[in-house]
Amino acid sequence: MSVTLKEVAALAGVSRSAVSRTFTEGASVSAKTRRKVEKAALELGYSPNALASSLTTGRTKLIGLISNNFHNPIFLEVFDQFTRALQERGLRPLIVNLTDETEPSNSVRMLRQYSVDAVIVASSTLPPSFAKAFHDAGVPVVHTFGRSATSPEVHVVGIDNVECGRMAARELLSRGYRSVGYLGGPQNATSAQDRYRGFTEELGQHTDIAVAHCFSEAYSFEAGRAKMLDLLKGSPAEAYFCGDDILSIGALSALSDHGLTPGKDIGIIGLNDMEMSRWESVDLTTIHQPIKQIITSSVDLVEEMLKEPQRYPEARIFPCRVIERGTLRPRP
Amino acid sequence: MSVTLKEVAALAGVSRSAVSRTFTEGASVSAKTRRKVEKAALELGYSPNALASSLTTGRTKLIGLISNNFHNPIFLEVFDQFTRALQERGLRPLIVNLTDETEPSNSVRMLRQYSVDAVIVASSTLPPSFAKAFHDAGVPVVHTFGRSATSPEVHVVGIDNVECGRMAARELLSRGYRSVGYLGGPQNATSAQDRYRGFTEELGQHTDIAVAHCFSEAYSFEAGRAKMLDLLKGSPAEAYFCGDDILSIGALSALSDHGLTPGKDIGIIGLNDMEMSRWESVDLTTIHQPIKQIITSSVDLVEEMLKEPQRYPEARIFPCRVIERGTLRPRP
DNA sequence: TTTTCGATTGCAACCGATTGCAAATCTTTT
DNA sequence: AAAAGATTTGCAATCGGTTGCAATCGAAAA
Repeated sequence: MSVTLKEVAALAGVSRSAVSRTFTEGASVSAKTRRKVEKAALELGYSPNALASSLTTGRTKLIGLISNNFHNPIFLEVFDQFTRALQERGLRPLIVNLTDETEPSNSVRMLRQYSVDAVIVASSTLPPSFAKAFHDAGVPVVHTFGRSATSPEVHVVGIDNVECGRMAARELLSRGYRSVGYLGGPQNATSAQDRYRGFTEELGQHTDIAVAHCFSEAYSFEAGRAKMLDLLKGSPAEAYFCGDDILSIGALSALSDHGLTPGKDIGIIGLNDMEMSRWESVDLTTIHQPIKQIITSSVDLVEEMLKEPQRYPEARIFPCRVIERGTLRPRP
Repeated sequence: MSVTLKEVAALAGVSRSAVSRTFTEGASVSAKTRRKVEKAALELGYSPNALASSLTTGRTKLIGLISNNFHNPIFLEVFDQFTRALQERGLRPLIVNLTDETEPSNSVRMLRQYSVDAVIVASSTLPPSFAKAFHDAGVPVVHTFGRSATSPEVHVVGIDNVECGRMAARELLSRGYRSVGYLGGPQNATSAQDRYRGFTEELGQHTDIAVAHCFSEAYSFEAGRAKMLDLLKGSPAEAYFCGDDILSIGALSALSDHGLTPGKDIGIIGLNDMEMSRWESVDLTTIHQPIKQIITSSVDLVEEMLKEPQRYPEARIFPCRVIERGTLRPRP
């Protein structure tokens, strides 16, 4: 079907090595043979078989990109960034959509079968042990949006979720709210746990403030909406820190059902600052997570691990900041 | 680094062929040797190198999944479905994010270098010639969301966009609107063109109805919002058919800026029926596009092409239907 | 017990590349 | 013009598997 090295060599009247060398950076070929080879290659429409060469070089440039987060719109941005960043560096993303049905260990095996050079785990709702499984299998791995404290063996890129919880708490305090709540993501997500911890730790110093909390089923609109509808059945707090913008937007929808105006009747602060939060109709006050920097850095790290596989693991943590919009009441 | 066939053979005390055969479906191996091999493989943690075997078998199970649509939230649903459907069949998605900077021909070359078994082009904003480039290069290709009329050589799966335009027109007529408009996607998208054609053809029979149209810059919230803000500067129509839900949602945001209530002051009907359209705060009347069926069918088709590469091209068209929600006024 | 025949097995070539090494070629230097 | 040194080149082995073919095995048939 496709043209091979051998045919090009035959047409150009040189050895197969010569052809191989003209297509590998920095190999020793004279200008003359290179010209001959390039002419023949062009004529036949040859381009080297990346997989065949991976056999001898041991490099496929394939990077496993694993996530289980296909219901939070922020992840469209995440995939956009990841695929671009990888492509720009000549790496190819091999996607794994980890659903509840798929056995995680299968994906480890599968990615090894395809000899991926490295793996990026993009999720905070997967257990640290998952990323570690790749490390144990000898595959370089970066856990983006992971938690460093419980994954000392693995490279982690993300934010300080505890600090974000604190930041949200301080922001609510500065607005003079007297009773506040945390509406978090799924309880097994490290991000949800850490944000909770920071939030309550910060508020622990203020004994006059009432603090409530709950965890939703997932990082999704529906889950956020359902949880807020629940809360509205009882006596809700004056303001909520939602553990993700999509939860916030679900919560906002619930508020609107009850005829409540966010920022006036009930305060909401989210986390992520996704595109949708900027929409005029949403106008969500939120904590900006620097997605782009996180992803660029993750891919940088992947590249560096390719050069130096035994690299000592590190955590790259990016600071977040509050973006003020319309869903919290003004400072007193 | 990783365990090879040879080592397993050595440990099991059999030939390399025997090992290979125990791992290939339907090969001739006795129960006894199979047992020995499996024991040795387990002990060493062996799993076959998919890429090495692809060299001789000519099959990689890699499927190129190409899109340029990373800003329309519906595509998160699309990627979710595609990746799952492919995984379920043991196929691996190799993603290509086609941005404006990337030369399309590069992606053709790249996917050939990785010997993908087939390619799925998932976009209506790419020219038919793009999908054809793969066909010409001898790579089986399915154009999902493509247009069959101008791509007779290529398999197409999608909807009848002209008919959708008609459907939207009929729906608006049935609500008694006397002046209507089409707010379409980018003019170079075949979907935008076809929807426009159906819409105006249907309305051509009603000379008493005023018809306007425009095309937006992209299938995105911002583009829809910007276009509707423009329209509101002049004298807008009574109702609009927006060529995609995300355009509709952008348009709704513009209406709300002007204090206009959708369904009351101005009617909006979208197309896609994405998750967000069901949100109570959006409540968009729209034409449902059966994404799940389209994608399942696309992947089915891919599988069939793997068996029969020279398969005669076909177009698989799925019917759409109007989903009534709150952004059109009631029938008179 | 020998013959026959189908099932199993191993040999060796091959898939499409890369690469160490020694031979061949081209430049310089003397 | 010959020797020394620097480049290029091709041979052949290798990467991790698959597979056609001939040899071997085992069990049923004679």
